[in-house]
Amino acid sequence: MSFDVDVESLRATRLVRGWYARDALVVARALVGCLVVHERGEGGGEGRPRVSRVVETEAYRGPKDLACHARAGLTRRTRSLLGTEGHAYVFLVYGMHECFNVTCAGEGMGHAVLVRAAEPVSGLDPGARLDGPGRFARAMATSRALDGHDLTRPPLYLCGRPRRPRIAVSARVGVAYAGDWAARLWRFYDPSSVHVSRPPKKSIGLG
DNA sequence: CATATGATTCCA
DNA sequence: GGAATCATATGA
Repeated sequence: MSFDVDVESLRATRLVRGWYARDALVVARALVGCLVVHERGEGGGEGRPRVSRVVETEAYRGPKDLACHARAGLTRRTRSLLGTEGHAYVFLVYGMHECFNVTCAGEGMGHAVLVRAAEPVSGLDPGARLDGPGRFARAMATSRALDGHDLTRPPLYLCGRPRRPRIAVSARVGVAYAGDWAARLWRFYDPSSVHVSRPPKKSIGLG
């Protein structure tokens, strides 16, 4: 159904290492509107590339950020999180959902940006839902098998945004345990997109 | 080895 | 509102 994409053109617009070598707050904002390209499916190579446009992100800023997994130091799980910028950090949450993150800042910094939602562009069911970290990772097949993958190389990489989107900010979702850090406005999203995930409602009457 | 707890989603 | 479901971190 969706139009064929020119893989060579996509590859040519890949984001380079230096793009990721910035604070997670900067990368999280810049990532909204960018494309995620996965040239291989779960089968390991069948089908067209899966392409989606990011509409929602969250910044996680290293050991001092109590909502960031880097607070646990270097473990088998946080190995890629604490590695070089521009790599995938994928982990399982709640025993069933995988979360896809992009490492940034620099080696050992523990900065990462969580991709929380995107809209389908190509190679996906036009009606596919990619709102919510679990749905995004499942639809794009960005599983833990890709943890530690270098995002400047195929089969999984990011491309610069075709157009500059509007950006809205809010507190991060699901990190109430992190005390003062939970209140920081480190979630970035395109308010004009219907694909943005909705935070759990803790109160009613918000319209 | 045992156990508490999530960077969530789906159903009632 | 509450269950599903398990890797991870932590402590014994």
